[in-house]
Amino acid sequence: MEEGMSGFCIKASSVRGTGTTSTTSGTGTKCGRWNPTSEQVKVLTDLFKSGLRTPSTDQIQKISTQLSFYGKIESKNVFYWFQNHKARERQKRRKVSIDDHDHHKDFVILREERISSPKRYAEIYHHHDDHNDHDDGQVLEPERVIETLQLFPLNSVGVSESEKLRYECKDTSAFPYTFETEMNHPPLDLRLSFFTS
Amino acid sequence: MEEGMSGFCIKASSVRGTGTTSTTSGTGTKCGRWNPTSEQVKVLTDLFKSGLRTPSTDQIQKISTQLSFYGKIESKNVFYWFQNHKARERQKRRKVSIDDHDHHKDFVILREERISSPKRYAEIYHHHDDHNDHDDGQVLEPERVIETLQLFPLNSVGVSESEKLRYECKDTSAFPYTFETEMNHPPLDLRLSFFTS
DNA sequence: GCAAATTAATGATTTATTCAAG
DNA sequence: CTTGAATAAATCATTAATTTGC
Repeated sequence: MEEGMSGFCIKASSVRGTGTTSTTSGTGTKCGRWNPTSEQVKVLTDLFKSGLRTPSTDQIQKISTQLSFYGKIESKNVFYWFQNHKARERQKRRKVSIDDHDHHKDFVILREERISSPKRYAEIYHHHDDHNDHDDGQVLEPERVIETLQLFPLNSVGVSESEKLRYECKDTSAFPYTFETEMNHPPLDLRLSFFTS
Repeated sequence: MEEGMSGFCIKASSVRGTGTTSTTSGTGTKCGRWNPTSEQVKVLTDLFKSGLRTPSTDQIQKISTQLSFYGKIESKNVFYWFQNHKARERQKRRKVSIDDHDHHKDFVILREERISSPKRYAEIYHHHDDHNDHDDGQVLEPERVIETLQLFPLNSVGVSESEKLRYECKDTSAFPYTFETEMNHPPLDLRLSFFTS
């Protein structure tokens, strides 16, 4: 599978070039990957800052054409650049906002009383209300295993073998809050956690 | 953030009485809205990924019961979570398309082994025949120049012709990085350089 | 100063989702 | 329920920075 790049470097736009290409190394037009000039990066960044995130074909074409003025470039490079930049910006943002860890605890106070359901919810589900306010852990009425399976059909448990092992461990302990550093994987195997029977 | 959140916390306040001040701001954060733990979100997300969209009453009941193991939760929270998540996923998709001025994607990435050409993307021009059957008058872009403006809305256009001359010089010299300590403004005026047609 | 070795950035691919037609 | 379009996430791979020893 991991075949090494069939030589598509051949296509390497020899058109532009004259060994100009990029950057210091002097290694001229390597068939390798695009190496943007600072002007190109500047323009792309400006466009991104202006709100452009996933340019259309036409836009890519135009951008590419314009940027070719500053050096070798292909439209796919523009395409990829926006993909990567968008993804990595988001990623960066995500990392920053990972500190929000103090949920719960505060509001765990005394709001156990049943709140009259909002209209819509009540309309649809007036038949039953929440009775799961008991936080004493095991409270599950044995019902029908089958439904549980329906409910968590596939990998919803997102647990690999290792997780299952962890589940075994957690089995006895009352509270598995021993979760790892982050949100590694909640120790929860819903497939059979219901019915102790 | 905005989070419309009908203020059903008010109803709850009738019982709680702990300074139900309901947090002036209207955000109602303090009034005790559900604040899911990462484990809860994980499970819900997994369920969603597994294909669950609108859980039935029973399912909600069970999910809620399970998730109460990780923290405070009510069945209505589960109900709303699914509703919101579904809606926002859809919304997100829509928004991305529109927000990016992303009218029509003729841009596809040919992947896999199918294509003889190297594994990269290829452009496909749908060549949509302009049905100008805009029933509501303003369908979309009047193409042409306007699109260019859309494309470079802000300051990315702040350039003069002189810069272009500079490019000429660069042609021979390895790199014109010399100018402008950093990259003050890339010599580029995209506004009208495009459409020769 | 300079290169080999190592690390950090980032370009390019692959994989897994999502919604929506059919 | 299946499939197509279009990502976004995750991953791979290569180039640039940098460190290090000489």
